[in-house]
Amino acid sequence: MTTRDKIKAVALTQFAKGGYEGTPLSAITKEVGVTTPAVYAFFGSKEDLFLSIFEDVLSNHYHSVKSAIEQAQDGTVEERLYQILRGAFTYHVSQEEETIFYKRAMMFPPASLEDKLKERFGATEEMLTQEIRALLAEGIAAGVIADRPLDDLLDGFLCLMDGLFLQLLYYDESKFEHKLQNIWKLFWSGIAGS
Amino acid sequence: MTTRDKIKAVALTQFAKGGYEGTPLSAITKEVGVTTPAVYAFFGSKEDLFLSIFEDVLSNHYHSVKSAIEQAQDGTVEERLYQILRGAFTYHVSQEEETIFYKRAMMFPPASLEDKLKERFGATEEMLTQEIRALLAEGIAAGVIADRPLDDLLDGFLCLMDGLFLQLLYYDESKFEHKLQNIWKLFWSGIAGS
Amino acid sequence: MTTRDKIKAVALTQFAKGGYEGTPLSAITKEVGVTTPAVYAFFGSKEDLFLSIFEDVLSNHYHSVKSAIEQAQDGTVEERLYQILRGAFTYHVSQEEETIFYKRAMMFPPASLEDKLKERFGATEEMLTQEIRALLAEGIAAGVIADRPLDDLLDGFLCLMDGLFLQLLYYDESKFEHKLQNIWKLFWSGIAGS
Amino acid sequence: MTTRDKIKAVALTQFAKGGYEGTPLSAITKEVGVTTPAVYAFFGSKEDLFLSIFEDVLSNHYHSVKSAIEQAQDGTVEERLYQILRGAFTYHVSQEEETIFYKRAMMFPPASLEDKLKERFGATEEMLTQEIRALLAEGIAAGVIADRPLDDLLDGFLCLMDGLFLQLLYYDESKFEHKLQNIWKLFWSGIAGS
DNA sequence: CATGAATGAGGGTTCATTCAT
DNA sequence: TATGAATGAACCCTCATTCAT
Repeated sequence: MTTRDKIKAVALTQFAKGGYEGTPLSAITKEVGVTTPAVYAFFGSKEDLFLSIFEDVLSNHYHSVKSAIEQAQDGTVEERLYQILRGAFTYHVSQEEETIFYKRAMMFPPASLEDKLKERFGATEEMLTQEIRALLAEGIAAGVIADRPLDDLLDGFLCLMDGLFLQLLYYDESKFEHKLQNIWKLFWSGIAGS
Repeated sequence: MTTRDKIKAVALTQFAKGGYEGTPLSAITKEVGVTTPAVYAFFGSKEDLFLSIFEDVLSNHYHSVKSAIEQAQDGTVEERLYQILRGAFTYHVSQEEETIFYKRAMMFPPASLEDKLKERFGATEEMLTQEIRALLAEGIAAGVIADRPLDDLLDGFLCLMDGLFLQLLYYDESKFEHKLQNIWKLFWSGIAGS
Repeated sequence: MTTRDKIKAVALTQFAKGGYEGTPLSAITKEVGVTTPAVYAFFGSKEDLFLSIFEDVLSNHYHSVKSAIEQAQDGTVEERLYQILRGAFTYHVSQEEETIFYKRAMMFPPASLEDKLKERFGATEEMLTQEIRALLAEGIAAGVIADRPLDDLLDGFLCLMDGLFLQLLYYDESKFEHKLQNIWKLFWSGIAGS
Repeated sequence: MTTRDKIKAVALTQFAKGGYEGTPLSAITKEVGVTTPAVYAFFGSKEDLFLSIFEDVLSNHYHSVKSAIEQAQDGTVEERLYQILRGAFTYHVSQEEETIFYKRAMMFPPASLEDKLKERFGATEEMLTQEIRALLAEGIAAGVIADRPLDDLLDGFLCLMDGLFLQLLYYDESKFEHKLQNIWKLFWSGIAGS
């Protein structure tokens, strides 16, 4: 593992835990075992380091969601929606720091990077939204989902995902699988067609 | 409004927006129209200022939830649960900065205050949890809520609340009332007894 | 003498000797007997400190030239021109550091301040130029200065001043009075009318 | 052109413009298209690089003055003095950066190199001084220059040169030829014998 | 000959905090 | 109650320099 990668890995962890402003470069480099100016051999600035990690996380997030969607090509609409949810959270659980980094950056971006970040979030979220919307529409057409306005159903699903994410921050992984299943069941009962 | 109160009001806003580490005292005092050391006439330290605000926010949050619960003494279980939800979000919407401060402090507390904060969150959340649990139990007993494990239903409700909160960060107030109603309908469909 | 003034005084000396880039704030504050951040209680930045001194020097320079001109209201044109020259150099010699600071800033301005400085130089130099031009014209009219193009005479005088200044940097004060007289005599011979 | 020469050429320009302290090696190497450590393949240190350029400039300056003197072997004393002046400025104008580098190093040497530089300046300036002194003496003997103390005449001539140099910094080349002629005429009128 | 990685020293600046007033 | 002056610690970043390759 190169120093560059070590810096990124450690920085990811520390930014996730302490936030951008709460994490001095010195804390990162100390853990890597290198002096602070070494960062500047690889990144133009602290902001650049952050953005570089951000791009990775965004990309990973995007691909993990995408692959979860693709792996859920077969099965009923219910199974596929659940696969998406589960896929997202499998990634979240296995890449806990990335997830926290991602959500923190999204919810409370460092002031100086706010614009740049918000812009980039759009695309990824859009993709996920589209896919879910399509699945929900399919469910309605198939009669397995109640015929409500599509946007309402979508809001519900996104609300579910967000809620689950927040709970991820508080509860540990072990209890999570059960929660996921349970909450999904409740939600599906709510949207299922008669 | 006393200087002390002005400082707290401005600090609330700025801490909510920029976080603890991202908000220098100077930014707060500048907006108040006072020099930085003035803070020390009222608060022992930056941490103290933060904690003082935190206590207020916690207390307001607690009371607003409590009063929402109390105002929902009459009516069906469904109505009362919805009132709780609505009460919480009415407060959230009207006190946007307090809400953000609260959630930010909860999700990403400043490292140096983490322990102190987490401890204090417990009680408030506990109270809310108890109340909801009681209502859900009542619903099951009355047969209006499906007879599932109580904790599962509770998890669902809390997930709903968290999800709604996150969406509050992204969407503006105007669209929110509709979302709230809609999502509640989905959720209630999900938990309602046959 | 206030700390602010001490900082300016020491900075003047050090900027004159070492230039802007060659003079760290720490060198200034060390000599003042204060820590480096103290500078920021009085000046917004190193640039601001430099500019503040610059304004003073410019102003002093301007007024010293002006007062030299005013004090040379009586007498022949030759005497008055010489008074201007002498007045300028009396100031230069008595305020050696200011002079060096001034000329250094003019000849080799710090890159980041170049534009701001050049702009400000204009006015002062203009004033001096106008005055000398008027005197030279008067001399021509009176027949004591040869009837050459005014601009040529002016160029000569300015060249004389610049040359004298440069020599000021190399030679010490004691020899300077004699040089001044001598060079003036040569120059006057050159421009005097037949 | 070898890399070594490119580095020197670019460094000359940048040192002239920004001074020693104001010019990081990185700025030089960037313009050359090479990484910073490449400098150390040819020069022991930044100081060495500066001194190496300095030697070249000093040598060029010396030879250009000398050749100007030699080319002015014939003609009247006036013509020969003017040739020296003109030769110096032809060089100055054609090698603007060298000139600025030279004068800057002379007037405001980097603190750490001050002693070394001042020492080396002596010889070159001495040579020029001697030559001019001889010419002036010849002029006096021939009766074309007024019989004043030789040192006074010399001071006048050197003052003229210095003044012209300073004006070179402010005015562009196009106007300069005329200025040179004009100022020389004034000066010659001043020193010419009756 | 030239680079990429890394460093030690230092530079300008910010910030929380203190203290006399 | 509030300020202006001052500080120590820390922060981001730059720079000259070294060294293995």
